[in-house]
Amino acid sequence: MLSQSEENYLKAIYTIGLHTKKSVNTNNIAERLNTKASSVTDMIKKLSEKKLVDYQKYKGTSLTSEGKKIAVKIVRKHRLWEVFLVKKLHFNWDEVHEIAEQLEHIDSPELIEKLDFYLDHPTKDPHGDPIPDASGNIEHHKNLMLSSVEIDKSCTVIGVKDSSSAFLKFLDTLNIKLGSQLKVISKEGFDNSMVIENTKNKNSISHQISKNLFVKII
Amino acid sequence: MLSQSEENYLKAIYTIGLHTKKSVNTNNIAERLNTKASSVTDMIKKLSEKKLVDYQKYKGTSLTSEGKKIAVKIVRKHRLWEVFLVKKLHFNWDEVHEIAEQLEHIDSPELIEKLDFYLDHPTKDPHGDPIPDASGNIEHHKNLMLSSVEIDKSCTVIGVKDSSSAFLKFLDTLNIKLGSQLKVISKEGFDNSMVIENTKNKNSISHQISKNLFVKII
DNA sequence: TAATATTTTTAGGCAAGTCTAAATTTTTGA
DNA sequence: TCAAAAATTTAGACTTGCCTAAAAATATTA
Repeated sequence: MLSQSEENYLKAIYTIGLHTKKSVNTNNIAERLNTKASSVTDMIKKLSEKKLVDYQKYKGTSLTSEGKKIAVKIVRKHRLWEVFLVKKLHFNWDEVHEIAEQLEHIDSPELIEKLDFYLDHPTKDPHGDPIPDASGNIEHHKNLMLSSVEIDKSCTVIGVKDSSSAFLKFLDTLNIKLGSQLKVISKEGFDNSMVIENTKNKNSISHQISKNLFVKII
Repeated sequence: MLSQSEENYLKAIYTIGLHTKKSVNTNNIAERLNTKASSVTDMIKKLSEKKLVDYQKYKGTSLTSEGKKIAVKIVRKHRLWEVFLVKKLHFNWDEVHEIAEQLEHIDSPELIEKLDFYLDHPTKDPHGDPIPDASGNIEHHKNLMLSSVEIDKSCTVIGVKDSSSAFLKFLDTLNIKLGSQLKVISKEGFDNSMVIENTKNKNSISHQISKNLFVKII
């Protein structure tokens, strides 16, 4: 059994690793976990002894296949719980992350499989992120940002890159949710803002926003 | 915020205290928490400093009203989660205790109130134990044991005293569940076993069993 | 490429929660 | 009542996970 702390490190290494390809830096982990680099070094040594990460001094870290397996399980648990919280308990999508951070450490494989069944085997969490299946397979695909969509093209919102509560709440005020169909009306070269048409409204949205929305061209 | 360990101590003191009236012994707590008396002393001192228990060296412990409030909240969480596991995820009643032991430490008041609503404000957990309401009120009532029921009287099973997996599984094999209507056919003075009539069958059950079943005379 | 800046690791320490062994207090029963 | 037994506490130690400060390695850039 791993401690919550160990699990958090594995998840952090996994998540950072998704975007970087190369091995993961000590400082990046420290920043993500709100801790200090020296603490990270300590923990990495421990995980290395347990054969969950590959580690060479000063050279960064990466997950072993065993470590990755565990990390993916935690991601699966986190996202299934988020679905539960939104779909069944009717939390808003900006309220579930912190609670799922706790729930993801509950240790009971039967619980997770029953939850998965109860939720009808969801494949996406409330922010559009893919949910690994029971074997640990996960689809990574969404990659087109709204900011890259050409003028006059229409698209569907399929995910958010930033899932901070502040960002999600702001999307709520714009009435943008997963599945929203947006048409790009114009783009402003100066600040990269764009005007988009939602159901009925037109809104100007900043680059900050548009580069955090994953879309699929219709 | 209290640690899981602190919460476990409060819950243990609460639970033991329900049956004893007097203050709670160090050894009792140690036994219930599978720890050593010296560890208990350490923790009690800490809880005492936090004004969650009243403590005098060598004289035992009891919860302050603040400590009791917290303990009852944990009990509420534990039992609501058990209802969720049985009613929604279809766990058997002997499988939920350990998982609820983990879930009871999840810290989110909104989560618990939404869960309570989702479950339709249950008042009993799957073992017949009362669930404290949101204000911390809890009904203590069940106290008649099957072993005390007279011959020829009928009763309804309303709770189990021992909710170990082994006991519950054994009840399953006897087809005894909450709500089962039992009639006492005979009693054997020698070993205090009794013959009872369930729906269709008659079974001889030991004193061990009958003194762990809470019933209500019909 | 050599000095500087950045990153990472090491060394030493701290708090929480646990343990064993020994000391102390309370309880029991002859 | 008073000695033995039982319960409880104290003392000292260990592990986990974190920290700060200093040292070491690596990366940057003039």
